[in-house]
Amino acid sequence: MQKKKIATKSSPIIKSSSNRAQPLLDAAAKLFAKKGYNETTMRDISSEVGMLPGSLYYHFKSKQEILLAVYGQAVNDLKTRLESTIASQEDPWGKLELATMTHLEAILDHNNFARVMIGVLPDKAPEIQHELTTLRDGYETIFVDIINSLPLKNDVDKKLLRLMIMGAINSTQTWYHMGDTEPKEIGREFIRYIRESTEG
Amino acid sequence: MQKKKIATKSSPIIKSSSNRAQPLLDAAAKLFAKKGYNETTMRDISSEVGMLPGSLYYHFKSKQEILLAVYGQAVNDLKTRLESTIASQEDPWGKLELATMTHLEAILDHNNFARVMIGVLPDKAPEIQHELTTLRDGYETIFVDIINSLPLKNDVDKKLLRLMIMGAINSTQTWYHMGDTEPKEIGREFIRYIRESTEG
DNA sequence: ATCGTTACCAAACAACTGCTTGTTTTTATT
DNA sequence: AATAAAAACAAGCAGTTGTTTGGTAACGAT
Repeated sequence: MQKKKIATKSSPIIKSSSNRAQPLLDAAAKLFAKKGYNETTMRDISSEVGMLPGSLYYHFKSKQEILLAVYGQAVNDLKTRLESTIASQEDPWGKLELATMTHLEAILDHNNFARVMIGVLPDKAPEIQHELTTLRDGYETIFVDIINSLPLKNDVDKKLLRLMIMGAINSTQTWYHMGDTEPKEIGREFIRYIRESTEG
Repeated sequence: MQKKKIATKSSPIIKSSSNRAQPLLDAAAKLFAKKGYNETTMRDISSEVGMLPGSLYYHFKSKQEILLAVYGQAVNDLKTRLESTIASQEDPWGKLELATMTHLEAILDHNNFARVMIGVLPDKAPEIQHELTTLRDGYETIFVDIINSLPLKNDVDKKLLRLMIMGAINSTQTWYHMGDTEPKEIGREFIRYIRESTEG
């Protein structure tokens, strides 16, 4: 017989996770986004949340699991926000523009989780590379779908076009500084520089 | 064939450097390109060239200096090759296409030095960040000049267009696998996806 | 009151990092 | 053959890394 659990109070559906697990992830995301994954130490993270290094291991069983959690949360948040944003648009090009602008706002305006998902490449944590890539792909699906629905000249390679756009978008993180052109504006321009050449 | 040996031990232009300094840089470039700068240890490099770790310090006084040397060599090689390639072209758009194709060939076909200059961002070595950025900028000048000479619609932001193109180009390193579309072809397409929209 | 779980601290560990030091071998020039 | 410089070795140092272990205070439920 299995032990029957009478749920009195807590809901153990998701692990344990106290109220301090989230601040911990926030701190990790902030540091990963600023310095990179390998350049951030467990001591960095612990001191950011006001804990001792060893205490982190009560909440997560390894540094890799922290990165995985950050990635997961980034995908969830961004995907949801993006889908609800483009839902209002009918026109595929409009959708692409909206998606690009929203994505750029996320990675350029202090959304540390999004910045980590985009900026920390899966191969920086080889042992969980596959999981990270899967999460990333789950997000990129949005752009795949949008671009596949685009009316294009038939000599335009949709996959190559998508990789070009994503590459341009994601590399903004390396040069953008607060005070530059607004993220929204950058997104609008990027799409404009491509549309007339490829639309069919 | 015959080795040209001049009695006078000349070549004080660059430091000392024996014949093993270059293989050492080759090994470093290979490892930096494959695993990243911080993820590559002095022991990795030394074992790749068949030396003991300490012996590296006869040729370079620090790990950072190795990275600096790789960067420098990458800029020299690539800039020279690129300039002589585009010299034959008169048309600015033709120049841009040629430059893009040549650049892509370099970073996608085993040119480890080019891959390091593009893939290892200056902030990964904070203490020499400024020197690395300067070297990078010296290379990007080529693209700045080409794009400035492009006949564009007057509502096209040249700087933004350049950053878009460079971003798209340089991020190919994260998804390209040997056996995909030829680097040249990728470059040709990228420019094609932009030209009609921006040309004026 | 007792118990078990939660959430942390305190201290350390083994492995790894870039780098230094003193010594030996190799090479080239006389 | 002698000599000095160039090039590499052998060993280790001090600091950092992710992680482990054992303990303990707090607190709600029994």
